[in-house]
Amino acid sequence: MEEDTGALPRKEDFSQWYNEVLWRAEIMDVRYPVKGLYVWYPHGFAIRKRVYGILRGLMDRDHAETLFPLLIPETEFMKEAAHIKGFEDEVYWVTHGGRNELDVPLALRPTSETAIYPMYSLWIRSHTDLPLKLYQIVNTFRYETKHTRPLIRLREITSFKEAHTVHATREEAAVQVETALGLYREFYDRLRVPVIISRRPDWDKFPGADYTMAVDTVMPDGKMLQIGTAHMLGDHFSRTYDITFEDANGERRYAYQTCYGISERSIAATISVHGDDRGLVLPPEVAPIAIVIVPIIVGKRREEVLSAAATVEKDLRNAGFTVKLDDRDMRPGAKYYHWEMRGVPLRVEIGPRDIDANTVVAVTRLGRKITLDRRGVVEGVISVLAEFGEELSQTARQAMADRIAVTDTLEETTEAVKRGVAVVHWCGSKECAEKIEAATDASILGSDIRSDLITVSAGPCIACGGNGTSTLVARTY
RNA sequence: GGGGCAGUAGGGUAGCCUGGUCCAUCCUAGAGCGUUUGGGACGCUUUGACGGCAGUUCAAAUCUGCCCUGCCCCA
Repeated sequence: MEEDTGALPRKEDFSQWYNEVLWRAEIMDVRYPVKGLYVWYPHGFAIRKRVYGILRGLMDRDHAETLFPLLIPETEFMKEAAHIKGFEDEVYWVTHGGRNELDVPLALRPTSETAIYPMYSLWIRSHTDLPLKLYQIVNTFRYETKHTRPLIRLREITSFKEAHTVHATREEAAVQVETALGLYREFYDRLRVPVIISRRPDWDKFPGADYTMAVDTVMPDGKMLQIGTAHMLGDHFSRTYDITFEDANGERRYAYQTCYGISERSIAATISVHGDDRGLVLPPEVAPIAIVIVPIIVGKRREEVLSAAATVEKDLRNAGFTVKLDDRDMRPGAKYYHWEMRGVPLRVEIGPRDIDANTVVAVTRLGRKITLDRRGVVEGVISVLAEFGEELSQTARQAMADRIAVTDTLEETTEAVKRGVAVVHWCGSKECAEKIEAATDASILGSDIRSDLITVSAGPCIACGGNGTSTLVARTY
């Protein structure tokens, strides 16, 4: 694949930077000739594979993976009124098989509730079948009318992890929502992406849900990106799809449900939060190549350097790292830029001077340079990478903290949302929300905030002065 | 949803206003050969493009219309 030289657009020009880095770091090719559909390059896909490997690992603790069909008959799709209303304008319909019009049009799933729940109705008979916790990782389709963006707003979401659980009681379902949030927090910890959790306002909840909890992160331009949601469905869907069970007393009861999802926005967040003017910066856990070895070849000592590099490669590979020995016929500097663009966490250099001194030079993607003893390379690298991961977390967390502002007036809030998230007091009324959103040109994201960077308190609503509680206001993607 | 701007080799561009000078400029990339190599090397050879469809015209990258795609701003 092609390689451009020269600098990226600065990360301050986030939009440009983002488009360019996706291309230059070989994440996605946006040239596919259908709006809103993009192609994963092998390198991007390798990152996806690792990110979703982490997610699978977390889900597999007490969920089972499954797979439902892409096509949903109109008759099932149209059953739940609120749900339809939320999605009807963005559903793709399959209306023909060959040249024949279908009797029942088939929807390409925009999400899978209406595919899964009719089957749940068949599967669930007794309280001993509960709780049921399944998930799948699939593509979904939404006919987005707004501006599409790779990994962020897609017409084909290629990597939707959706979990659907069924419980005997509302309380148990509510606990499951919290469990899901815990898993998502852990997931984003592993990606070194700081998050803020909050409860979406009623008008912004998932169509058909009692309430929606959302996981957001702050992007480099100060806008919030929703990167996970967990919905309490109550018994709305179980009543529609007749998901009932016989309880211990022999009575038939409606089940309570939750669903929660994460998409490739998780990868957009990882790229955006950590990346810099030189390209991607990947946490070691998701980097397709954790370490690149660059031999410094000078004149006659070529063979000697290459063989030393190969030995270091073997040692690191045996220690379990994914290692790449870059022995291409290029100048070392060109290779540094190449691998920095692709986010490789650690570069190991070995040249004649190192051979003489029995050392190697290790440089992290954040620019820390350490000289390691040849015999202790593996131990050295393990500790350098661990510190690197920690540093990523800390840097990202600080960057988020810097973009959070507590504000008391509409004017302050208007200023604050230009560069990040405002935390205000809001009384919860729709009228005040509209006033706040209009005045600040931003959105109410939610209250019931969970973040160790934000202290929740009570106070006068910034719109009406009535009793309010801490609420997030920000511009959003 | 509304408005604006744009589409020329794999990527970025010049040319468009004022049609012919363009079998299309330059940078980069790809292929080949040689000299090089502790932060984007150099020389030579070579490959490769006017988004699509209609229209105007003796003549269209250039003008007009529609479509597709992308970017920016507003709701």
